Amino acid sequence: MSEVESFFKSAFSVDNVIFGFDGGDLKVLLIQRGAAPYKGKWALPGDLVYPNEDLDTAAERVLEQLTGLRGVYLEQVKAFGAVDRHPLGRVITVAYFSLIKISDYTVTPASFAQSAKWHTVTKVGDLAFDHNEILESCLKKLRRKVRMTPIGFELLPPKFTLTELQQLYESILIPPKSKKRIDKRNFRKKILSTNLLHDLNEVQEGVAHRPAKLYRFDRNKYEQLIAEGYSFDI
Amino acid sequence: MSEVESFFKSAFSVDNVIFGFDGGDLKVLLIQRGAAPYKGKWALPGDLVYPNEDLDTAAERVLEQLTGLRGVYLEQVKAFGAVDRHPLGRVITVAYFSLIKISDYTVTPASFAQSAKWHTVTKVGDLAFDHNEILESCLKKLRRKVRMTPIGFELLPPKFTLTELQQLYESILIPPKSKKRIDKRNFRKKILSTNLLHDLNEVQEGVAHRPAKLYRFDRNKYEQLIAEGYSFDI
DNA sequence: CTGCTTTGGTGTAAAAAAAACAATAAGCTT
DNA sequence: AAGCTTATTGTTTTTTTTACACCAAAGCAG
Repeated sequence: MSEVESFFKSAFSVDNVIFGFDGGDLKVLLIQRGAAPYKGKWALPGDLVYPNEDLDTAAERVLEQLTGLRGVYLEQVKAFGAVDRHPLGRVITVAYFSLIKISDYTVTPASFAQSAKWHTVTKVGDLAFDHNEILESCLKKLRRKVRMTPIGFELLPPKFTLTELQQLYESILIPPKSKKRIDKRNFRKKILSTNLLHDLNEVQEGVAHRPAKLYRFDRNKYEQLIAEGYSFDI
Repeated sequence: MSEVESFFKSAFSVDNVIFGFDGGDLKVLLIQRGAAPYKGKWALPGDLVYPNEDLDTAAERVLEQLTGLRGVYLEQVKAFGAVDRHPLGRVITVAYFSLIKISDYTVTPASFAQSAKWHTVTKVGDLAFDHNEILESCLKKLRRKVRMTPIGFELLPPKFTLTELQQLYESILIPPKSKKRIDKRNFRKKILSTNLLHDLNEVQEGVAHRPAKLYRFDRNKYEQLIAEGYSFDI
């Protein structure tokens, strides 16, 4: 094999860290590998990139094949390219994370034979390949990004309460061991002062306590503010 | 050609955005392409990744071949993988940026035939491939990172004045058209309050005005503070 | 229907951080 | 010695962040 040929004995893949939020913890959707290498281990959903496929498109495809969802929030994080990261050959992978509303996910569509399951991010065990490292990178990027742009709402249903929103931020931002929480009054003051939440004049139903008001994220307002030089910060 | 084979008719490269600072503007080191495609155009230095080479190692190698420098600040930004980004085939590239002290760079070592030249980042013209997009991404990451970690010092000589440091921050952070500058007193107050600058008790020599005091970045102090939970922010 | 339990909702004061702002100092040049 | 250029230094005002506690509204148990 010539040296030039050997440059092409390699492949690239994408791996997708799919985040969800169940009201309590931040979750990540993992699949259990059905074949070697790492058979039986939990892993990030991913696939080789087709020859005529953009990286972003490949990541969207992986997401859609697993969840049936399209048009969700998806962002590249970085490439992982250690020589020995894949036992069967040289495979560079590009990591993405996506944010979905966990209720939109209907368990295990036929297209994927592997069993997929939500795992609490703080409790995923030992994953296949370098997927623990990839997950860690994606989490770090999510933590940074969720404070600088209003992407947290991608994880919530269209109508939500301020308490749900706060729990979402806490599940992402508060280190597992820390027992500190975000101050309720300060959080509400800050988030409402952005004027990005639309009060729906509705309340929760069927809860065994005072029902909370429901809000909606006002995307149009956000686009408009952005155009005026606004920058989200929470 | 089987479908499996076609997955391997592809290659990966690294491209390196090498930043420097000359006391006035933020600069980027570009090479003029000597061969097709884009012959004669300015481009980011880069190369295919060797089969047994980690991505990071490839980026270090590109940097060293061009500048002779090792052990400088280097950071991956992201992968660029549009199908048509390379006219000769499917090449995914991983972008890095590095920060070097411009005075350490001795022009065009023999190893690189191409002519290399520093360009003011705000005045690079139309680059080869998708290199304008890559440069833009790296700049964005540099702008974010330079405020969160003390990497600016990588661009300065070991001894520097506070005015030089301020000009560095301005060259990176102030948008080209904006005429606002950073407030001198506030900048000095803030940077000195970190206690990361060591006053060398020396002053500039041979300047036709009041000489400024020289400082050194105290890396040990920084490591120590980091261990205590400190986080840089300017 | 009464009271208990649970979570929702609200304002103010103190502290800290950021922003605005101008006069004197020190070296060199002429 | 006067003039030019850049260096150095503090205070006040404004804004942002933090800390903190009580009443409200619903379902539930008795």
